[in-house]
Amino acid sequence: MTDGARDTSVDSIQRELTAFARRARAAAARLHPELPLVSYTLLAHIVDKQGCRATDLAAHYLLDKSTVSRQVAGLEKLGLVERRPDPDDHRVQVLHPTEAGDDLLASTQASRLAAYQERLQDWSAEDLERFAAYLIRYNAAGTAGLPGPIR
Amino acid sequence: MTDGARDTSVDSIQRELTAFARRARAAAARLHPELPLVSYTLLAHIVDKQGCRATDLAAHYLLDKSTVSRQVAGLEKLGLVERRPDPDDHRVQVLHPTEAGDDLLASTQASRLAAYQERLQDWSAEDLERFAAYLIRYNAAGTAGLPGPIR
DNA sequence: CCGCTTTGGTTGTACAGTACAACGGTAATT
DNA sequence: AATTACCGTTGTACTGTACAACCAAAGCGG
Repeated sequence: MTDGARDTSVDSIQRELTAFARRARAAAARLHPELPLVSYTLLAHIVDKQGCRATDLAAHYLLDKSTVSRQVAGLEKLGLVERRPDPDDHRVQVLHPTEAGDDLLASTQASRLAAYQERLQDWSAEDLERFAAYLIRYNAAGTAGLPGPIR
Repeated sequence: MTDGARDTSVDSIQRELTAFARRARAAAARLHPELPLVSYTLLAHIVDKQGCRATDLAAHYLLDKSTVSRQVAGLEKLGLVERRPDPDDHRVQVLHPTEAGDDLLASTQASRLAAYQERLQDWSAEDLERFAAYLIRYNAAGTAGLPGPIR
């Protein structure tokens, strides 16, 4: 393969990922008006990594800690997560889903998964596996070397 | 491969694409503070499809026409696009990039591409090609069957 | 030709998500 | 003990977005 073909692939990846990002919010909003994309993502992380801290969320999603603070406050107000004081370090809040949070996430994930299943129904299992692996690899590369503040 | 493995792949795809969407804006903002993701996307479309109309943009990106109206107004104020009246249909605005818009997009695309090149430098050409093909295939499936308004 | 419907776009308004800055409280280090 | 580093909250401002109401221009049926 030539270098030009390599450039073409990278360009396509760039374009398609951008297009996806552009549409993701609208699609998520249509799929789950009751739980916005961001809240959904954070809740999923909290359920997955129970006992995580707000700082972890900020680092993982490239969000400012103030944003996380407000988002988590919102989830708490909705009764979906609990913020517990950490007895070992009084600065830290340990985050846990409530039962309602677990339930809501489960149903949300189920319908999201169903939507993806439908969209991907024509794909072979091998293609799905490889596509998943590529995405994981791509995203894993992105957590290192974070640049500084935007402005 | 079992059905369970298939589900796992779909679940990973869902998770990773969501994570990507979550980070895209922040990454774009860091890469190009002067041209936000949305403006960039719309400008790229206008350059690509010269003479397109605001309605086309709204349909393609699942945006409300008011959003497009304001975004395009912003691009015009920045001197990056022109809105020309259509002599055949006086309701329509025909959109064209200015020279400055062309130039800015070119340099923006160049540095975006460079960022992706760096991120993907360890990938083989074959992997890049396949990843690109998967993304194109995935996105192509998504343009059909748009649901109604959010609220 | 004249009202009715459709279509393209703008403006008013409201809200979510986000960032940065400044701060208060706690822990770690020196 | 003093200083530094870290975690989180609050104040403030801005962008992107949606929906609704509106205007103006086309298109259409009588």
